[in-house]
Amino acid sequence: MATSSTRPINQLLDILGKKWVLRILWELHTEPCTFRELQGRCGDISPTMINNRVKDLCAGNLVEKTPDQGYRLSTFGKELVDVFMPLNDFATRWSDSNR
Amino acid sequence: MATSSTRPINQLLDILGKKWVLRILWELHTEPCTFRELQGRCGDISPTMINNRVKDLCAGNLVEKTPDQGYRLSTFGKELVDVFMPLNDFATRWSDSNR
DNA sequence: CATCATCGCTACACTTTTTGTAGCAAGCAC
DNA sequence: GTGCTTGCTACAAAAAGTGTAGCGATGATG
Repeated sequence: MATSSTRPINQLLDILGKKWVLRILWELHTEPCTFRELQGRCGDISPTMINNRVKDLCAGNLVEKTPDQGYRLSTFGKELVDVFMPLNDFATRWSDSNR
Repeated sequence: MATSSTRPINQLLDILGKKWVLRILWELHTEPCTFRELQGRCGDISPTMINNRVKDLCAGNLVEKTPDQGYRLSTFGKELVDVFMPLNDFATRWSDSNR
């Protein structure tokens, strides 16, 4: 298969390109939450997926477990989502013009 | 299956979350290019994938065909990539701290 | 004109990823 | 104890992605 380059940006894009990763980061940004709550916020995707993605994200130091079994963004995770925040405004404009 | 919300941000995240989409946008940002060149820049992924993703992106008005058969970012596409240009710096810092 | 290379792109069989459901073990409430 | 909810796993089916071969169109070369 096509191996990803070793450029940091591509390693990052590899993680972010997996399904549900962006959504999970986005939902966790609002506030930390439990496993089932996260699942609910993502539109009831399967627990398998939540669990896999959350593992990926923890491995990448973007998300971490809270002492009480929930999940929250790590410092890196927060920083990352901050970079993405302007995406919200963009999405609205983009969506408006696409009808 | 879990249906995506109708929030614009989620529609956008749906597209961006598909494999290779972020990478393709990123590679096209450098400069417009032909089909095969794009394929090469993405690490020789399959033509099937390039073609599907490029179709998705064109449908979403983020990429467009040039008169001479190549591809380039649309106005929206450029704007979108600009939003996450800072990702590059972030990726470097993040990658450095992950060793 | 014939040949050859290259292009965008498709067909298709194969592998990997994602999905959805069922449910287990652990914790708390009563 | 019984009953609830929690984080999370198992697993089979479905969907998405991969890799290779190659087609028709185009342009260059002889």
